Amino acid sequence: MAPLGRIPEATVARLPLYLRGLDAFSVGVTATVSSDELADLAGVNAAKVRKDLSHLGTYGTRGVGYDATFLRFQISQALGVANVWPVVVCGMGNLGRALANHTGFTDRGFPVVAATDSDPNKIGTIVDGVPVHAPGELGDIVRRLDVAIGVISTPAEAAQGTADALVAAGVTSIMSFAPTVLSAPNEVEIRSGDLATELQILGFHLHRNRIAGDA
Amino acid sequence: MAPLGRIPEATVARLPLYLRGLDAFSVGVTATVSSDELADLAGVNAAKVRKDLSHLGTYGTRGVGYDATFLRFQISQALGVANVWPVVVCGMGNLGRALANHTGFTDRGFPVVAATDSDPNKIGTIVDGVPVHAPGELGDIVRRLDVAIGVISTPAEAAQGTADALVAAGVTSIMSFAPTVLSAPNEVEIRSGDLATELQILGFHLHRNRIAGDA
DNA sequence: AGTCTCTTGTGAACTGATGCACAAGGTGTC
DNA sequence: GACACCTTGTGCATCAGTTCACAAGAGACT
Repeated sequence: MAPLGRIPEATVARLPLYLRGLDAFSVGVTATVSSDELADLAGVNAAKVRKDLSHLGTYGTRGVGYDATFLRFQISQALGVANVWPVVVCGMGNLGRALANHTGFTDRGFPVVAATDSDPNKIGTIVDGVPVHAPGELGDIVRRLDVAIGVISTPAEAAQGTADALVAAGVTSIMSFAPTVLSAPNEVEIRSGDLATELQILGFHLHRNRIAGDA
Repeated sequence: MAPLGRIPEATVARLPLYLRGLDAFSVGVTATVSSDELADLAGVNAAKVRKDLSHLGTYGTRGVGYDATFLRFQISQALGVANVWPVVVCGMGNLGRALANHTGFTDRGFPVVAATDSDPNKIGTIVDGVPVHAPGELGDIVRRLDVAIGVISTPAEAAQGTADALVAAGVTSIMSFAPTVLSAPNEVEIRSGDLATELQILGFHLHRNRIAGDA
């Protein structure tokens, strides 16, 4: 019923999965997709799919399912996929280089337009098509290239300073891989993806199971 | 009160942050840390810190705080940090190479002991100290090197097959960066970290704010 | 000892998310 | 048109997680 009411955060996090599922589905012959099928494709259950989609004001047809093409359009609309959000990668170490060269970003509307690094040997070079600048130029880069998202892949020590520079330049969306907590004004959206932390969570369950198994 | 009761998943996900915070804190002069300080270090609020720690059966001293050293020991204990969990990286593309070479893994008890890739030119080589094998050898590798965690950084098409091979070899913990849903038996713990999905969530908020701003 | 100050540990209210189960509303067939 | 069948949309119960707020306990100072 709600054409564009507030969409719960948990739903937002699943929308990209549905979109991904629909892309994999388009090979199918039928033009409609049921909540059950979509649930399989996204790895969730059907009730959740239906409730999520209801938040978009999306309507399927009872007894039939959802029009796959239209549904994809609706979700794309909600996610703002039509927009292209230029990205700057800060810190061109191992991870930074991989991210700058990650085709998945560009493919989904997040072109990496520039990078920064503090290493003088890297500054001024072009890595995989991405020009590397000095950290001090961050403000200029953001304004000149209309950067919307900053990715932080610096060492932990440099992360907060980098975040500050991004915020000062007007960036309001940051994805950080640095193993540290970043502080920023409330209106800045920060997502943290520290990889070692993820493994530690896996490690917890391994540890627990091992104890249980030995007991 | 619960010395080793069931720890809520949300709490488990924060334990690594507390540990990280304590490491940054050890520079401090005082040997005790209050829930307030720890909250700052981990980027959460103090009430959450106290409730989380209560699940560990950890006790601080009222009026004083927590003994930093002992607290670190307790959290390490709960997370099983003392264990070393060998990791295999499947798919040595840009991302895979970065992961295999990621010092943050080894530093925290997750040494990358082997990798696989389907490219014949890579098989048999050693990249940054990590030997690259054919995907078919995965079972052998896991058994021989006692691998506990599989990291999937293959293209989406190869991800499910890789996951199947890992499961067949006895791996019960998988971290996947492939943009696809993986199916596996219930007892296998899968964490998904598709990077483009993360950016799309940021994109949603950017999109929403832009609409709000224009309105 | 008594009092003051500080910080923990936790009961209880609240918020958000999940999942069930079923009525409502379509399609197709006879 | 009526009936059988299917899948959506959603009210409701449930569950997990968060936050509040405060009593209880520990140290410090006189």
